[in-house]
Amino acid sequence: MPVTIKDIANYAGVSVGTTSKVLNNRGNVREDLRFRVQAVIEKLNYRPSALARGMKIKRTNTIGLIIPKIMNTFYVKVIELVEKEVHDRNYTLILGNSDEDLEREVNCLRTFSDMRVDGLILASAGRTQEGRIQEEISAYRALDIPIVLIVRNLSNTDLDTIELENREGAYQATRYLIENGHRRIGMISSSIQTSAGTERIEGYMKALEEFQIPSDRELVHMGGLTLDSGYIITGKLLSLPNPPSAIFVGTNFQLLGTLRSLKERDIKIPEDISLICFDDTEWSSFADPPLTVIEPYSEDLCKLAAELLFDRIDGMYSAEGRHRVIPTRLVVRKSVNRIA
Amino acid sequence: MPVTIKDIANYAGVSVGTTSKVLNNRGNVREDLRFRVQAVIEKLNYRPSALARGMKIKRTNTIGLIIPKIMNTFYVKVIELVEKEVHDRNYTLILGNSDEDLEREVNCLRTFSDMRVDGLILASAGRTQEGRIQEEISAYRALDIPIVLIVRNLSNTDLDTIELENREGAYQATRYLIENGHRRIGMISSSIQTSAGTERIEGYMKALEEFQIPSDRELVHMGGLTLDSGYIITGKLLSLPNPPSAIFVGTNFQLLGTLRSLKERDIKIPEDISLICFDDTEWSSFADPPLTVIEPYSEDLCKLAAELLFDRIDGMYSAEGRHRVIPTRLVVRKSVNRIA
DNA sequence: TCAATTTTATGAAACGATTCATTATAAATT
DNA sequence: AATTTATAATGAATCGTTTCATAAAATTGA
Repeated sequence: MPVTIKDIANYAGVSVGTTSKVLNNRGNVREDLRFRVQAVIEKLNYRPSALARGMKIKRTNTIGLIIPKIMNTFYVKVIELVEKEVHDRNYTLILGNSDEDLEREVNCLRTFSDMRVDGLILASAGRTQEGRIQEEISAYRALDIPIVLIVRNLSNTDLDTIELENREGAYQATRYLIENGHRRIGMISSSIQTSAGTERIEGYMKALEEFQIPSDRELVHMGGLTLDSGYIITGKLLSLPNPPSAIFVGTNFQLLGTLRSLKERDIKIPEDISLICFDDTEWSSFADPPLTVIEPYSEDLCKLAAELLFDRIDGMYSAEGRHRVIPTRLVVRKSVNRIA
Repeated sequence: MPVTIKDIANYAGVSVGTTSKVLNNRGNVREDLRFRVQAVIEKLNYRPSALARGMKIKRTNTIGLIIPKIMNTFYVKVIELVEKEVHDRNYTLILGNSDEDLEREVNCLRTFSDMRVDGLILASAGRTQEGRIQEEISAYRALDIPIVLIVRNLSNTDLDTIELENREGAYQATRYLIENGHRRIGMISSSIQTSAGTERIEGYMKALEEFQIPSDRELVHMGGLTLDSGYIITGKLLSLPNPPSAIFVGTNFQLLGTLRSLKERDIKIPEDISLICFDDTEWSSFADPPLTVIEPYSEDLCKLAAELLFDRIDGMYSAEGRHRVIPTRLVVRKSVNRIA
């Protein structure tokens, strides 16, 4: 029997209407009454129910964020940055982690729509069974809840979408390796990630073509977004009769596997092999050696996501889906060697 | 004008009461009606409002989790593990990140109580101005929302509390160093963290005493939970006339600073200095060399937190606060050298 | 002082679900 | 066939807010 607005009203000897005005700092309430009501609120430790309130005003001041893997440092950064944006606008962030699992993602989507979040930022777990996700997206449309897709796009052209400059980033990485004399460059990419995996391979290919380096299919591999996948693929690359002098790892999760594989074989970076990775992580600068990486501008990503979303929430924009691309930059550290 | 239960009822030609029964799979509704209602639900993409529902049944099936820093890998693990526990019980996790800021923590606490979470797991940002937090905690009591305090206790003996075995863990670490021949051991600890900082120092002292090694105040430092603090303190330790042969770093955030400082001075681990750290992190096994650490059993921590919390939510327990301690274990890798 | 005007306070309706007492229908028993 | 019993469906009350039309009180102007 928690205390309600009625209790406050009774206790302070005013009507609930007046109490509500005090709560919301809406005008037209006598100073002494306002004061009295506020005192009672303090005294009884009253907290207005966001449920009742949200139901009446049809806004909950909450934003949902669904990410595919919380153990991935990239998404941790996304969480932090999005939270900041959301918080600055006086909204509360509700987080969902699908752990790369479609069922769990659908589950999050349902829960969030049930909770009537005012908007959703979604980094989807995949497109394999897009149907399920699309169904949920329809529900959001029916409820008039705007969605911004980030990082992993769903080929929904009607939704606001922000992706990373995967092709260009991979091109930068590969080009940098080539410019440092590398000709045989291993590429480890991902298959789960909606389009990012293939886009990164495309960028890699583009650089090779540009420098007229024949591409060797044995050097290009796709795998799951896991440490193991990185480990296994690296092993394959290293045991090639003519192994690569450099490896471009497409994701930070696979990178861990690559590092493990190299360490086990006592292969030194960059002396024995050069390494470059997509995604910056907190510790890539602490690794030994510090890693040269392609870093996406996560901050811009999150800021933009919030802008697009709140534009819609605030009714500033309601036309067709906007599509934005976030650039990446090459951060040169010490994991790439210049070779003959 | 999203579709409501009334719309479903009208459309299906039944009463809202019946519709509600269908929604909740409660008995006593004819097969054909149930089917008809379900069809309409599908067709109209109906999602029952958790707000209205929660308001009526006084349960929201949500659990709040507040952590002090999401960039800290330890807490990322906590998030993941707690989420799993919560999810398994058919609840939704709502995450708050106080970023070690008391105001933001208070803010999270308010928001969560407003939302009427069914329970709260709190790793508090500090005790400096405990008053503010205590006020909020009173509100939770008034609302009958159970709280479990983890990692950072607030000297609230009436709340369920789970802490890490800080003293014993630090003792293990120090003892291990001593057994490897180290006599001058630097200690970097934290001051912000409620009691953990001093407890870890106590464990360090205990080990020194046990081996009758005189403690040198110059070797023991407390600092903020930041990279910079680790960096600065390490610098101080290294420029001592008689620098330590080993350093015990109390937190993984400070560790990054220590690593940076060592790298800058080209001091090799473990050849030139031995290192051991409290907190395991995903990458400590990938560092060069892999780091010997004191690892808290985070899994047990989170499982237990969920158990204590749901015990109360389910009304299985309602007596005085329970206090549990989670053990730590020494994970030997390669950052400690045996010296003469 | 009184009417006109402005300011402030009130209470009922609404939001969208659940619940429960009641009524309607179907099944079972004699 | 009539009565009892079991099963289904209904609709009004309720949860805790906000809002708004209305009423009461205070203020103003003559």
